[in-house]
Amino acid sequence: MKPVTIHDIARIANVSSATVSRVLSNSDYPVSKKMKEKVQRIAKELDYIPNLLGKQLKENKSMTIGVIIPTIVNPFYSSVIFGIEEIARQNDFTVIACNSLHDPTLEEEYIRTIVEKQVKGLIISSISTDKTLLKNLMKTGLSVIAIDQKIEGEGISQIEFDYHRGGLIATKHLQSNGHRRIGYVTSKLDRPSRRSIYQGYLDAMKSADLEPLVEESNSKDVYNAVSEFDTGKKLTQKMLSATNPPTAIFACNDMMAFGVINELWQQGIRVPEDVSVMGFDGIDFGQMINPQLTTIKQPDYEMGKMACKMLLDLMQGEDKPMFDVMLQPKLIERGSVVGVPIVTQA
Amino acid sequence: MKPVTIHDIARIANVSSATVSRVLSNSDYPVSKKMKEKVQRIAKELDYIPNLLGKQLKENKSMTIGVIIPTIVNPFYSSVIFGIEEIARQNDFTVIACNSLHDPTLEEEYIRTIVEKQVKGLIISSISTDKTLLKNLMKTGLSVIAIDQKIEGEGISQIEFDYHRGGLIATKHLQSNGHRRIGYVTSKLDRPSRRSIYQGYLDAMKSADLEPLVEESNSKDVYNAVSEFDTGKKLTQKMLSATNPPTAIFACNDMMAFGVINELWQQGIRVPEDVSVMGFDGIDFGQMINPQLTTIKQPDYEMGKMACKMLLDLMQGEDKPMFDVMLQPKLIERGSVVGVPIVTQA
DNA sequence: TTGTAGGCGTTATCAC
DNA sequence: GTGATAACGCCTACAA
Repeated sequence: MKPVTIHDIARIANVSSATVSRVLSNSDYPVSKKMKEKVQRIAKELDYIPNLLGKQLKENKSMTIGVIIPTIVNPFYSSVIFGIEEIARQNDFTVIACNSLHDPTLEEEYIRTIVEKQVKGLIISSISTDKTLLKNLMKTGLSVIAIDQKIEGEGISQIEFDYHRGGLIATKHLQSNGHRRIGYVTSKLDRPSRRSIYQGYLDAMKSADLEPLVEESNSKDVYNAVSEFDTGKKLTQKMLSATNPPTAIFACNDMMAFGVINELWQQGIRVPEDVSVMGFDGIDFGQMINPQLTTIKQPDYEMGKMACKMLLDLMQGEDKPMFDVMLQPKLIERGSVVGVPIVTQA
Repeated sequence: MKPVTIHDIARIANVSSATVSRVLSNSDYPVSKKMKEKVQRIAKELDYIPNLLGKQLKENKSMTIGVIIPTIVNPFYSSVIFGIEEIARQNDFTVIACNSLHDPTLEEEYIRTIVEKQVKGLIISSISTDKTLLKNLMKTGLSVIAIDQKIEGEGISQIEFDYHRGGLIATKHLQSNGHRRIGYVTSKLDRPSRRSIYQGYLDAMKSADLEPLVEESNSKDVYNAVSEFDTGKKLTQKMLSATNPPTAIFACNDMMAFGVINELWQQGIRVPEDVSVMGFDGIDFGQMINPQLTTIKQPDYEMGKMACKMLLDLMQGEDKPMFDVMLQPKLIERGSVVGVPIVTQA
């Protein structure tokens, strides 16, 4: 059964398809009242469903935005998407969500596909180091907002997060609780954001005249929560075998911090009584574990909303002004960090 | 700058647009080798990007599937989507993800939108009780797979999960550990799936001649992890104030179970030594808390993959056979359930 | 092997 | 106020 078109309606109503179009698209073009009612009635009777493809082809826009993130399974990114979708919906846009799985090839494939589908706006947490494709597409009219991953020295509007400052704040918080042997566990330092947190840690340690103690995972990027957790456990084991183990451990993300806590408990080391633990991200689950995780909040949901707002602005504006936003970290104090235990204190 | 079309290429190559189309769409229509190479070369030089809208309008298909779920922020659903997207990608489909936020109006709005965008396949965890819209659309060629929420007595292919059996298995597991006073905490019983788990619990208790002990939240449906957690805490408080509090608590989902555990700890009641806790869902975070959560695994990722496979089959097949799948629950034994403590036994 | 021409469903320009 | 008609970019009979 072929779908009903405006021509079908026109035939039945004995009017031209032009009139039908004017009525059904709520054009401000003048149409007599009775004609309008007639068309609307018939459209309803026939269960008319407009074919947006025709409209979009004509108008060269798709009311769709694309979002490319490493993986939706990471609760940080699902919150981001959630925020994006909320703003998109309010503006009658739908969103195509793509998981790049940390794979540059896949990322590029997705970019191509959505551009072919005439998507004119893209929010991306890019994993690829080669931005030439993106920049070329931008020349042809694609609007892009980069989130979460800083794209260095390019003409792309971005929402950054002050990772360096986050690392700094976290470390200083530990220090202000009297900790001097503070370990840092991190996934592979292959992304600018991770390097920034790390640098923040390093700078805080240096300015307090403390010796850094770092464990870095060398496994390639992964894309599920459990492996982050496992990495946290593994790195903690390594760290504990040091000659002078830390009284506080700072993890590069919350999931890894969960692993740290779990490993400590398993070894009979109490958190936070014996060792304090600090996370990074501020995902909701941090308040569901015991002890609740002290962490640095990265505003995921808000970041999504803001990214989408910026993108829609960008797509509308003729002049397309370039602007960046730097979101600030916020310390969330909960139960996993306390003062350094007396017995081990210097 | 107008985008490059096949006509532009045709003009420059001194061939017809038909030939260009045949080359660039990898048609098996015969084209001479040198013509082919020429066209490909020019297409490349001009950075030609096909406009899928034209093709789709012509062929009346969009290579897109829609997914409607309550909220992507729930890790169960993000895993489902993750599975869906994986299969979709392998088949060159992209997915439009929509959060219905437990709002039937929004759900309907999304259904309309994607159908207008000529999406021919939909995977939905429907919240609406009125399925007439869906059924009407199916008559016009929309393929639908219902997941997670049983749609009673309708002609829609679905992937069900045996919630009743899950509730049964969970309760029996508690019983086989010697527990006789087993409490059940649940969100509002306004969805078939929840009622099924509840019924499983009830049946297991009855067949063991035990008295049910139930706390139901009366708050309306919510859509974030933290409120489930809070509900778990609140209901636990209520349950503990009973004259004869339980030695085991079974929660209708993992997030709520986290709340149960948290509240117990906060009241100085040890888990699992004093009270055992059983969850339901099997999200990854269950293994990251302390003690690790014993739970019923609902295969989220696999459900997504299967749903997408079924959908693609359905969309291809001319005859569109109807078939349902019933996924089976699986007990995951971890640390939050142990035998009933001696002192409170009998 | 290549070209011509019509149509997919819509909107917009121009006549009437 | 209404109706032809020509686009939008692509594919595909059919003709050459």
